[in-house]
Parts: sequence; structure tokens; C-alpha cells
Amino acid sequence: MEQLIDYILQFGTLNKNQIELVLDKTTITDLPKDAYFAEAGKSFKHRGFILEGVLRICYYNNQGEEITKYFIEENHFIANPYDEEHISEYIQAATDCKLLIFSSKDWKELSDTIIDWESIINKIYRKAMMEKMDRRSSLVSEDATTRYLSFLEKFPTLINRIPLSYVASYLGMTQSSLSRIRKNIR
Amino acid sequence: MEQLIDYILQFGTLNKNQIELVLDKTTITDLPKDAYFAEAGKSFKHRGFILEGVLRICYYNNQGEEITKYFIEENHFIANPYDEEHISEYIQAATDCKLLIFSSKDWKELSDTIIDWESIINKIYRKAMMEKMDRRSSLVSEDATTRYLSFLEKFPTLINRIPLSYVASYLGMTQSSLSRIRKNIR
DNA sequence: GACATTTTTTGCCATATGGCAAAAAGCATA
DNA sequence: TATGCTTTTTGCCATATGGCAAAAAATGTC
Repeated sequence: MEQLIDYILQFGTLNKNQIELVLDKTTITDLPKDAYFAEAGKSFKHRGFILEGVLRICYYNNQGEEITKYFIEENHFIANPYDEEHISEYIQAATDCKLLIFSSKDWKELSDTIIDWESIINKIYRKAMMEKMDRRSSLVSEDATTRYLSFLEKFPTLINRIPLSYVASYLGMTQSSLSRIRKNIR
Repeated sequence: MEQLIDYILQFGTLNKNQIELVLDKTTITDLPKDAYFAEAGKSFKHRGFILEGVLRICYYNNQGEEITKYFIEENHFIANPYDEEHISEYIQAATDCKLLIFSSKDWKELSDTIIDWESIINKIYRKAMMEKMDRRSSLVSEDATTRYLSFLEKFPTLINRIPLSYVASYLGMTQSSLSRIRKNIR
């Protein structure tokens, strides 16, 4: 579980006891590919940290198409982005994942016990949101080929591990267009 | 300045003294259309709150095109989204604006004095980021006409107040395409 | 290895959007 | 109102992307 601590310590400091406390609260879990970590409309208050694998946030747009809003990578936290009782989107394992889970009770205990916890988590949250925002933003202003190439740069190992349809909906193009783009690049 | 307080109180509670303190720290300023509130590469540590008007965040992409990343509306805070010493984008008045400004020193004082300040601000920040993220996200998966129509819904009064070029770059299309779409809708 | 199932690629053609330059419209100022 | 400047619209044509269905390839299961 060093991974988790290493990651957190990039954003603030914790002493030995605090590190113990955090580790104490985690439960390690496997989430197989395609399984949901959270489902739209259901209660979702726990938190997770990805040790291995990639998850995706997705929803259905007005035309009923499934859209991948963003991917969450290894060494990132998973939380309800709206910080509400229920979640409005799906959080699904895009590959087999190994996660650390915090129950909402344990998480609250961490906030109450570790003085800087909230502030550290907020730094992490901000950085993560801005990253996703920027990525999304550049998707709007580039052509399809450029979008795909930046995807490859950002997620170099992902393309062979998840269905193309996820990538296509993330990049805002149809799967056949994506397939043609891949052909042209070869 | 009731606007500011009303807005903050949606996210937490402040007592009379705390409200006084916050108001004490604000300076009211006019920012004329096209003026910059912050410029890429420069130091940017102060904060603002928009009483009237709309600002936009923009940057230049790899092809040197100016891209509007998002708009910040009335009754929202303006801050360096990366929370760093320097800013990497431009924050520009899209219309004449009336702002409340907090110096970075004053802002820090608020954090140090008002126990819940950070937590309130974080809630505000999260909500704002998620809104922008969602908006951006739907831009990727819709066709140009739909994107324009949702823009009109989200910013009903903006279209006649700012150059079409800002809107086009925000929506990820050329200005001539936007112009043609407008023609078709009429 | 053979089969069923899922995922990816391809062909054909329709449509949407882009690029560029000129015209038109709008706006400020004298 | 005339003038110059900026913004928006338009025409013409090129190109990119979508839609749909079938074929091909990959994957899992017995």
C-alpha cells in the first residue's frame, strides 16, 4: 500500500501515526473488468484508490448514446464528483482493477482525526479535476486524428486493453471513424 | 455586496462578524470589456467575485488558435484554477464587468480567521468545476447545432454581448460554421 | 480445433464542417 | 452623413466524419 501513501505525500505531510491510521482504514478489493464501482441513481458515499487498472465515468446522453466522460487512472482516487448522496453517472472498471476502499464512516474518521486531511484531499481533487478539464477542453478544439494521438500519449497502455467503443465515445467520434483513423496512422 | 454573501451562504454558514470581515476585505472594481484580469505567465494570486458581467478563460493551442476554454458568469468566483504562483492562461472580460477583488493577503487572512472558510470555498470550487466539466463534456458528444443551442440555453443573454468568435472557439467550431448554423435556425 | 459471441474493420454513400476570400452589415468617430 | 474599422455573413468547393450493414478478426468456451 506504499503507493497510496507515496501519492498522498506528494500533496502534504503525514506522520507515522497518521500513515498507520490511513492504512488501517483501507480494504483491498478486486474489481473485474466491466463491473460497476458505482451506478447512476444509487447511493455512493465510499471512496476508492486505484492500485492497478483504469476505470471510466460514463453516462447516457439525450440520444441514448453511452458517453465516456473520462477515465480514472492508476494511483488516483475515486469519489462521487458531486459530493452528493446519490451519483448520477456510472463508474465502471474499464480493465481488471485492484482497489483500496474506504467506507464513508472510515473516511469521515480520517477527516476528523487528521488535521490536514481535508486540505490534502482538496489539493488532490483540484489537480485531478483540472487535468480532466484540460484534456476534455483540448478534445473540443482538435480534429479527430489529433484527439486520438493525444489519447495515445496520455494513456499509452490503455488502447489495447479496453474496447474501442469506450475510446471513441470519450473522443467524441464514432467507432468506425476511430477505426479508420487507426488505419490511416498505420 | 449582498450578492456575494448570499452566494457564499448557499454553501455554508457565517455569523454577523464573519460577514463583516469578508465584506471588509473586498474592493469593488470595474473591468472594461476586453481587459485582462490575469495574463498567462504572470503572477496571479488574488481572487475576484463577479457582480456583473462575464469573463472568459482562454489560451492558444498548438496551431496558434485562440481557444475559449470556458466562461465565468455573474455570481461566481475567479481564481487561479491551478492554485499556483503563475497562471498559464488568460482571464479576460468578455463584457464590461463589475468585480469584487480580494488581495492574496486578505484572502489568506480570511482562511486563517474563519474556521470554515476553506471548506466553504472548496464546496464552491467543486460545484463550479463540475459544472464546467459537464458543459465541456457535452460539447464533445453533440453536433455543432446542438452545441450552439445548449450554449444559448446556458447563457441566454450572452450571445448578443460578445464576439461570435469567442463563442465559436468555445463550441469547437469555426466562426463561419457558427454563422451558418445561426442562419439555419432563423 | 470448432463454434458462438463480441469487437473491429471496411465499403458505399450522405452530410456536416472547414478554408479562404469577398461582400455585407454593424459600429464608432468626426 | 461620410469614413474607416471591426464583426458577421456568404459563396464556392474541399475534406472530414457519420450511418448503416456486411465482412473480417479476435476472443472465449467446450
